[in-house]
Amino acid sequence: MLKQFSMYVHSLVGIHNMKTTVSPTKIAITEAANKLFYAKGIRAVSVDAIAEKAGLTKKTLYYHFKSKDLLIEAYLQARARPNLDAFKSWFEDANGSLPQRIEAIFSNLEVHASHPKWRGCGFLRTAGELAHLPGHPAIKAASNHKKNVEAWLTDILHDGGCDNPPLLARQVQMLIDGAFTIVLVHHDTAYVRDAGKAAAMLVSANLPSSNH
Amino acid sequence: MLKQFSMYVHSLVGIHNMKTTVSPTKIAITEAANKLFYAKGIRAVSVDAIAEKAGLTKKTLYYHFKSKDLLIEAYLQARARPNLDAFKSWFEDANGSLPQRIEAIFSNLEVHASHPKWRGCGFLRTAGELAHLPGHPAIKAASNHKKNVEAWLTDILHDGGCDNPPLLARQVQMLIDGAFTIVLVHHDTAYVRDAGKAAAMLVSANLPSSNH
DNA sequence: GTCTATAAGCCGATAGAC
DNA sequence: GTCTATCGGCTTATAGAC
Repeated sequence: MLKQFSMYVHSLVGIHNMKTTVSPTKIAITEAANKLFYAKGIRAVSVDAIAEKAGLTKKTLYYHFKSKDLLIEAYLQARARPNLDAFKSWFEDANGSLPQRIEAIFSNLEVHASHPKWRGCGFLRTAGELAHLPGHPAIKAASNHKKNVEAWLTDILHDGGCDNPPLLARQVQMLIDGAFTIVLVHHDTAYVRDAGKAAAMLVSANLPSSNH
Repeated sequence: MLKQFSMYVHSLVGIHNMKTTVSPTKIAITEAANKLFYAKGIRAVSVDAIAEKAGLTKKTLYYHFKSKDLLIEAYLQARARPNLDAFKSWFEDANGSLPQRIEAIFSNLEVHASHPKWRGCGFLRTAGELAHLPGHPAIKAASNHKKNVEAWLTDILHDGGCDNPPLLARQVQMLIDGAFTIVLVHHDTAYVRDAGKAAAMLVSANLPSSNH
């Protein structure tokens, strides 16, 4: 079941050139869960509401997912790859120096955060809501995704010739995550821009051309 | 009722030299709500559970608080001043240069985050869980508190002679908030230390002695 | 694999006695 | 101001028909 699910996730993000097929019903359930969980949070959304949004009954939903907990996990797993791919394309499409390209990630995030349906980072909000359940599969999925982003940041900072890429990657990610959460509190996207300036400054100070 | 509530908050945080008295029942309710909401989140905690923890019935609770929403607001309002006071004392008790004293805030946070009952920032977790209710009184309370922290950071950075204290204050706060949230995901408090290094670096680069 | 129907219990909030 | 008792509705999850 885990293997089947993993294949489903891949198909969702555009890898269609594999022999295995995935139930369209399961895709419909996960897409409905994604929209509702992201919009309203985990406990605010009932399994009934997800089944209704997917256009099927609860019994069918429970045939495909053993519990609500595993549905929450699937929700985050389905978001992981598109999320990371967006970051990658924002960086790759940006021009200029390495600090400027890192800052470009934030300016793209700021555009996203201005959308009326934007509700912050689904991974962080889910981990926060389930903080009292440390071993929850959804928190593991969130941790996995954030580690993947951190590893990618480490790679590009290493390729750009920075000092101590692993540390710098964590610091940039905390600026991203801090910007996400504070915008959710204040509803002022200017914070994302300010975080981007901090990230660019940190990267700049860790380039070999810098005298620090 | 709002005025009465405001007085109650003050009495909770140690201002006892005022003529007004506050119902001990209301204090017991707010303390029970604080423990349960922080430990398990908002929707995971029922009004029944809070009443039971406070040692009284639901009817009595609803006599003192009109709704659960206002109880959530009271939960955050009660946490605001002790939270800010802790930050202030960590900074004031620290020795060394300004960057070192800013970094000391993070090392104190790291100790806090290592406590088994630590569940991140109650303000950010509540704002995240109620993200679909933008005008909720608890989100306003969270915004208010975070602005107070930002204003205090602006003051101490200004007093320390930094360039652009308002911008730097926001960046330091986003590093604090980013560290809070990512530790909740990974359960690795080393991130707080890494965020502290970034904050010290940013402050240092914005001091007049710096050549940037 | 999808349907209707329902179990068994918890939810926020309220009524009326004292 | 605190109590007992309960409302109507919603919760996750399951039973049995087809």
